[in-house]
Amino acid sequence: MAEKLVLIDGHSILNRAFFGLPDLTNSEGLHTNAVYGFLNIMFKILEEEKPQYLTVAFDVHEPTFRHKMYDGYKGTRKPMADELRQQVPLMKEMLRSMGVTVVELPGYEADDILGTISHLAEQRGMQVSVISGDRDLLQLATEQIQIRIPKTKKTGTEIENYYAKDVLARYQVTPKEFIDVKALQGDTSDNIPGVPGIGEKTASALIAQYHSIEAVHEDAANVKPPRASKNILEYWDQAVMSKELATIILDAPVVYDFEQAKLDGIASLYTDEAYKMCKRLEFKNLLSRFEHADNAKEEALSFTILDNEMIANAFLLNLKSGFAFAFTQTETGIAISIADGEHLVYIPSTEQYEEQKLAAAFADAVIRIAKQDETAVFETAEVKKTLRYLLTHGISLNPYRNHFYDRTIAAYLINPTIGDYPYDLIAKDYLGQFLPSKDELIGKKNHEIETYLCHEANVTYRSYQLLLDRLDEMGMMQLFREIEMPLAFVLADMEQEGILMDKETLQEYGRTLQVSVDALESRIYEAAGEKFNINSPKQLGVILFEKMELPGAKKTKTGYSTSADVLEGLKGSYPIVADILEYRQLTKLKSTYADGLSNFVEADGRIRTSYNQTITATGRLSSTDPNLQNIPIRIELGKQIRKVFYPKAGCVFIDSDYSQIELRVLAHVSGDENLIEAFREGKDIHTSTASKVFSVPFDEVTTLQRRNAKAVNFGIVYGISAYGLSQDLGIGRKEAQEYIDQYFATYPKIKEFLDATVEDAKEKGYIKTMFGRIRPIPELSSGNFMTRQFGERVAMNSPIQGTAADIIKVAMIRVHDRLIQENYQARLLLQVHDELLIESPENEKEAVIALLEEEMRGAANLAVDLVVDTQIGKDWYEAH
DNA sequence: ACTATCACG
DNA sequence: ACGTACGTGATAGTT
Repeated sequence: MAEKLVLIDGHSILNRAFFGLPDLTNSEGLHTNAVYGFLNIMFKILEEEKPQYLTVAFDVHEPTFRHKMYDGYKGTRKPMADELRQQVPLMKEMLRSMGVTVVELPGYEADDILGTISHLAEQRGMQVSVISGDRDLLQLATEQIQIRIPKTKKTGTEIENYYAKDVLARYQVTPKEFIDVKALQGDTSDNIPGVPGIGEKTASALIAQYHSIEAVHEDAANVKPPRASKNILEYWDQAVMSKELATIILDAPVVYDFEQAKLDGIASLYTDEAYKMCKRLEFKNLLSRFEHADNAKEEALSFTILDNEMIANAFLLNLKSGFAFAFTQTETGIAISIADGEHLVYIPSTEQYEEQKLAAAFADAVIRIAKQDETAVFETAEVKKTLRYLLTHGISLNPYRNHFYDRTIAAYLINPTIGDYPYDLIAKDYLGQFLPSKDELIGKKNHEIETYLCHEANVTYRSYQLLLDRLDEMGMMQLFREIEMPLAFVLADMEQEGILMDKETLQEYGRTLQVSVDALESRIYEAAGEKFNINSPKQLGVILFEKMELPGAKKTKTGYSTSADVLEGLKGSYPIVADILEYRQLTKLKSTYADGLSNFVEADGRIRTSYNQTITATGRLSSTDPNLQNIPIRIELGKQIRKVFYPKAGCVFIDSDYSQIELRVLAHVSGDENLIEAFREGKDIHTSTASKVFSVPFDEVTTLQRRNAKAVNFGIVYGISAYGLSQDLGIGRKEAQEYIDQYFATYPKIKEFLDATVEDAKEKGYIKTMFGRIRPIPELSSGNFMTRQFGERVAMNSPIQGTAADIIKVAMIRVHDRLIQENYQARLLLQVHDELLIESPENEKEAVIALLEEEMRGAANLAVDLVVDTQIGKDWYEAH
């Protein structure tokens, strides 16, 4: 078999990739789509062809010689997009890091380099594949030289292949004749004039007949059509020059060393340097290629596995302060890093050394050190995980919580808008180190759980001071130490506690729903005249707005909108719409709540959510698996679900929620006397607002006026916009603006505050809550109007939502601690943003209510009182 | 993996 | 001319 050379037209393929892929950026903000696409095309080709040689050719941008720019993507030339230009040096760096030969030649185009090298290779008896997006290269095709043109399609990359015979078959001219076609036809993008009046069709036909422009010229008298006949004579000089321009040079003075271009298997491209670069550019898909390569890519992290009970125990007994640890629940084991990774230790639990024993020995070590050294700090990746693990073995570290540090919480406070803080990201951002990610280590092929855990521990240890310094600089030390860290312990206890759920009743409820769903389903099919999937917005949209021709069709980018606010307007006139809305409601209740929650009930009859403390941009918590912060309440049928949440024997539920906490925070931070006064009067705030805004006595406020005032109050908190308010109230934008103006006239300092907040945020790039929590708002400096508007609403909302979140967190810690310190059996179970649910023994309830309300009210000292409403019940339905 | 929808505050 | 109310998570359908 002949040896094979793959030649890539660098700019052309980069250009193809750039336009064929959506804009990708890495977290540094570098545009990466073209580089990514290039590598994908290159790897695909290499895997297919397994060549012995590989070379990429680039144009050198020397304007004096450049009669054309990059390969023909579009007929008209625009300057290269900035986002693409930036990627050219990245691409070259990537190729260099892979050891790929890159050829550039001043004064010549990439085409000429490709032509010359492929010609050389052919003379040596090699097979050549030239990869380009440019059809001009088809003139190079021979029996040995194949031109391959990749096309990015929905289904992936498809490649058109041309040997000389394929060119003839497709274009009815030989590769050499292709030059002559172009000489006649011209190419504006390449500044080739051609012959006026001869276009694509005529040019091809003439060359197919005469085989060269010279032959056409000679027989000009007989050439049809007459316009071509005339012009070939008149513009002959121009035609000759065009032919010259269109001809790719085959003997450019390229210095080319075949030995250097040798490719020692595809795996030889997977170098350490290339791996790091893929990591930096965040090419997650490509990284997997590196793992499958035989040669190891990482300096191995060295650590010791202590799987012997005696040795592990001895180690734990000798442990002194100054370590970081990490662990995971599935493959139970603990990784400990001491003294900057010099002593990385992984202790797995085994059949001999059971989890229970390991957990106890580990906790003993922590407690011993904490008692010996009051400055000792235990650095964890995610402390709540560790705490849950220990709690399942009956161990609580609550008394020692001031000794703990949580890397993920620290990173979250520094930038709460990311949502995910894996160790490899922390290592990159704070240590400038590129580590394999968790997925790479525990992927399909690798099962290096120990390595993963040791990286966790090591990164935690080594980034500790850097993160802490950053928190200090940003003024968030107190927030971190006094709120977020203690809260993690509170949340661990709440999660571990869980909440009892009557699974039988819930399932019965589900069966009842199903009966109604079935009935609705057949009625909908009947009205529609056919069966279809009601759950498919696509199918539903077609049925309603095409087949049944309902009015008011609103389009989304995928089809018709069938959302509730569209259907709501139609349900009066079309019974099928009312049925669909009810069907939606019932199936939602069935799938998400009846079926969904049932699956989470554990053996002890309790259901345990997970609180995520590091996900929201504002500082709120979120709840998952299952989400217990969105249990239905607004509609009675859904609210029934709350009856299956019940307290254990001898206990009741005590449920307290803050009344209008966000508006109270707003009154405080704005200092608006009128709003403060309204709260001090203690009357219904929406009615009071209506009374002031519409200048009517309090007792004469109509329900409509109250409803409007309430909507405006919400709007203010969300970062008011006339459009948003008009949508909510179903009124005109102008009218909505009038409401807003009247509102601001009533509460002038609120407007001042909101304006000042936005202004400040624009200047600083972030907002701050009362407790010092920050949220960056990069949207404010966007060039896009809509994005900027969004940034302004966020700037108005976040300090309010965030401060309210801070306040309830303080309350949670205080309530939790008092319940324990004062020896109550009652326990905090749930938090729902402005609401706390406690399970309390009957005989404690009065005291616990008093305690709960006291701590919730006292969590912050505002210009207005924090008012708390409390209810007691035998289930969550009654208690809220 | 993304989109549409809808549950909560 | 533009076209969204703020913050989440789960499910089903589609790609």
